[in-house]
Amino acid sequence: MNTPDSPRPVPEFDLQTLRHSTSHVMAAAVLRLYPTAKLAIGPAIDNGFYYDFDLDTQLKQEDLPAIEAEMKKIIKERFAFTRFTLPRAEALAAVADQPYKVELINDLPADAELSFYKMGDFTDLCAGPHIDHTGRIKAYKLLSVTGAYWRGDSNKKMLQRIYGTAFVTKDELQAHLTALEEAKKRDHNKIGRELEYFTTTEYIGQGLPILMPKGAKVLQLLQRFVEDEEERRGYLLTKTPSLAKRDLYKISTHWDHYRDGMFVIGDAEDEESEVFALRPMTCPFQFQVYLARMRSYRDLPMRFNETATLFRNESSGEMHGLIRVRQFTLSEGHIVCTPEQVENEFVGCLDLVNFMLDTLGLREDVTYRFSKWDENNREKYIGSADEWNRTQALMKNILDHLKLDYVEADGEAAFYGPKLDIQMKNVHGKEDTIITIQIDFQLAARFEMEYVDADGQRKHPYIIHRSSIGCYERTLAMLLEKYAGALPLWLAPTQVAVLALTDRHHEYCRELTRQLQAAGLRVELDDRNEKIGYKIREAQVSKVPYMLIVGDKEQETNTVSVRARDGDKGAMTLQEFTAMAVQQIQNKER
RNA sequence: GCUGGUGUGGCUCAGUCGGUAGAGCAGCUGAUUCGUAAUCAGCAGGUCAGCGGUUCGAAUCCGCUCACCAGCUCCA
Repeated sequence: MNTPDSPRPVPEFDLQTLRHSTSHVMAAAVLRLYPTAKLAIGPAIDNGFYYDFDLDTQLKQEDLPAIEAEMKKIIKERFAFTRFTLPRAEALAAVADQPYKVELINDLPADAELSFYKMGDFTDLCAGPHIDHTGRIKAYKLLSVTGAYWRGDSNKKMLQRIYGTAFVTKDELQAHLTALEEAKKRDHNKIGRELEYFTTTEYIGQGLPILMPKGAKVLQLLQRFVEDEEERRGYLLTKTPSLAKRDLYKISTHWDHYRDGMFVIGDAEDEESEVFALRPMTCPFQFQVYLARMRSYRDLPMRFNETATLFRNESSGEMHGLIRVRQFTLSEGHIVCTPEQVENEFVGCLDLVNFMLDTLGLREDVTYRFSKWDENNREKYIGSADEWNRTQALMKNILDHLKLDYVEADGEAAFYGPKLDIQMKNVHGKEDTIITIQIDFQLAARFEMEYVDADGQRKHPYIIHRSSIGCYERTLAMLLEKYAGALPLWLAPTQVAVLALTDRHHEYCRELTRQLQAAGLRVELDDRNEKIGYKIREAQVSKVPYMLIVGDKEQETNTVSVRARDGDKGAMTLQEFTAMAVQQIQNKER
């Protein structure tokens, strides 16, 4: 604790530097305890740091306290961090017994400065910067040990990664650890199951969640909302099959790019027989609608939308709650337009997305990512460098016109074009794409989609692949985490819980419930065996927007006592309550 | 797919050295009718994820499979 006599020193380093230095201290401690350890890399990251090791023994969570204790000794020594550089030959000699460091040096450009940091008897190849001495480290904690591939390449060796975090003060550290615990309580995978939004069974299989009545209700509400809004914005609803012959996927090249990720029906190796595959995306199905007859430039833009169930055979370790699953429902759509219309249509897509995010209350939680191709990894993409550069410039231009705050990411594009990805983090801090808008300059030609332009020439249109609210299951997961299960009134599976204080009030409550339902509200009255609503558990009640309490007082005065999630609203008539609730639902209040 | 962890009634968990399963909550029955979750009494509920092996004997030991969790890789 800080006292007036020992004011908290203003550190001349930032948190990232402190954490990076702490990772060095951890590496030194590991090396003391496991002298044969080979070191990989140990950067600071959001909220902490990690270091990757190649060890003979498998570390366990139980081994972390010993490492922390060893770190404490190093910190007590107040070792200085001193920087020095070496010529390449000497640098290589210095790390001769550290193969991963040798590889790192060999991959650095010939003219790169090779800097090292020495701290006690521990020296590490490192660009820095660092704190002045280990005594600065006051508050740290090792969190977990997991596997991680060397250089993030699944073909390379899996190393052992220790995650940790560090803060300037112990209070800040404790606050962070508490926040991590709190975040876990919002985990959709926990509360979604507890509150019975979804479940899984081993007999149905991995990545195949079962949406229970509450989950199914929310998805239905979202779907109606999306389809209605899209209709207002000029979209044409389609409903296309859930599977197709592989020939379709061969044209789109999905068969080449993602065959392992598709559920194939039939012998995929047999080129003679008829083979089907469940659809992993909607594009070529919806394209068939466009292709049904000759199109004119006067028809464009054509905006197609569909609530599409998709199937992807994700690898076993990749499934996660409702966020990553093998069957999911996407608010999918494709806009076919002329080159001149691309910008307007793209802006319209983003406006729709932002409208959705605003309505759901997620706008402040997302970031925008401009996902580009990787020109060094061309086999992942179709089309020429020229076409890629042109289309990416087109999208960047649109984004800059919009003054959108975005980050650029290489190698994150779809194989047919660049994307604007709307990213959101889950409670574990892991980021996922929840919504995407993509510009495709390739598939129209592959599917021979054309329009007759004003000059009488047949031309290939641009196609915008877009979602408006994303994958319904994933969006539900994010909503559950955002609201800790207490969804906004308009989305709540149960909007009103009616609580009869005694059996005397029970009949009256049934009548109230009937009236509320007639007004379109979703009501729950716990009336099993004529028992009183008292039994509605607090754990559930706290998630329900409104609870109506009815006892003698209310029945005599023809009122209900209204308790909202944020406090008591007092007594009012049922009509007053209903009018208020219906208004709030119409406004989609949060 | 890879690394590690987990898997006991609907839920949360206990089960010592292998001797053949226990609690609370939920459920059901009855009593209670109580102003904002856990009133009282009783009842019922488990092939200890599944399969195979070791053993006289396995929830406990070994192997395989399945599912769940965290991380890595992947994500049209």
